[in-house]
Amino acid sequence: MTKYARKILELVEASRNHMTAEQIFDALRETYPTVVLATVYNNLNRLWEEGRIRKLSVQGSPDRFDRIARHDHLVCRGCGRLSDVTLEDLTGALQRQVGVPLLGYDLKLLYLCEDCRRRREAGRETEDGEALS
Amino acid sequence: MTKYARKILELVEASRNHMTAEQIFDALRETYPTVVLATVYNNLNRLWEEGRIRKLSVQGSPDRFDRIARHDHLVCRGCGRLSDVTLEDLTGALQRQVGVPLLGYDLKLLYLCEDCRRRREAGRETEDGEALS
DNA sequence: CAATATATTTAGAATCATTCTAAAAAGAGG
DNA sequence: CCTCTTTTTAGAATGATTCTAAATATATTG
Repeated sequence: MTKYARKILELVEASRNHMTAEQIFDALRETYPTVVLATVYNNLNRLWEEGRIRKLSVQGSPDRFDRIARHDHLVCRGCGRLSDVTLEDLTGALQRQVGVPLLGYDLKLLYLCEDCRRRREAGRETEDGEALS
Repeated sequence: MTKYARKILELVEASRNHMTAEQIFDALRETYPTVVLATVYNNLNRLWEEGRIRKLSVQGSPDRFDRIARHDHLVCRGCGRLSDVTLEDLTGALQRQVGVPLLGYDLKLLYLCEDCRRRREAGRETEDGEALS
């Protein structure tokens, strides 16, 4: 593990913010001001291949990186907002159902956040009482 | 619903292949030879916003589109291969745990496909018996 | 039907996250 | 030190997706 890999892993594990490569780059520069974005990508990819970090694809934003520690995600279908939830571990149950050894799983719960729900309500009232055919 | 939206929805629902926008474009051109890629993206996005299709981010390939009908995915961590599995519906259980109304969820099971497992074994034997520190 | 408003399509340029390339630097092991 | 392997670097290239503005099509309503 190089100093960059180590520090990047630390940053990802410490943050609860699902950072993009760019954000990690900025954070990393506070310690290593001369580092380059490509190095961040290199290391993120390596760490990801080794299964030491997760990569999250969020609609309309660059990939985000997350600690591996078991937790799940709540994703707003309106605005894409992403938050953590920790639900019971399903690995056993899932493994039993599929019958192959699992490395893990990735669970996203889709919902509408407060803001988006309100916005949607507002919309309905203003526009009209459209039948939801 | 325009003719394009309708046909694209049909294609996505009929296919079990997690098609990319490009593949959908090709399929659509058999019926409407003059349609343009941007239209495919427009419609896919619209359908997705309306919750009529799913969008899957697969590592190292463009986004893929999938029917909404409940089923989950098995993703190979080695090569990215994606396949369908249908597991029991977790919506109720998850909803109870998080306490907000869910629109649905997206579950990816991570594993190593046969090919990748074999490849990995082969690698180990050839290279050396590296301790997995 | 005509006339206006709204939504969709089109062509092509633009964006921008990510990967690639080849060369330089750093590290590992003898 | 010397050789071999890995990582970093700078910058160009890629490629999926979005954007823009104009053209069409569809819907609405007087």
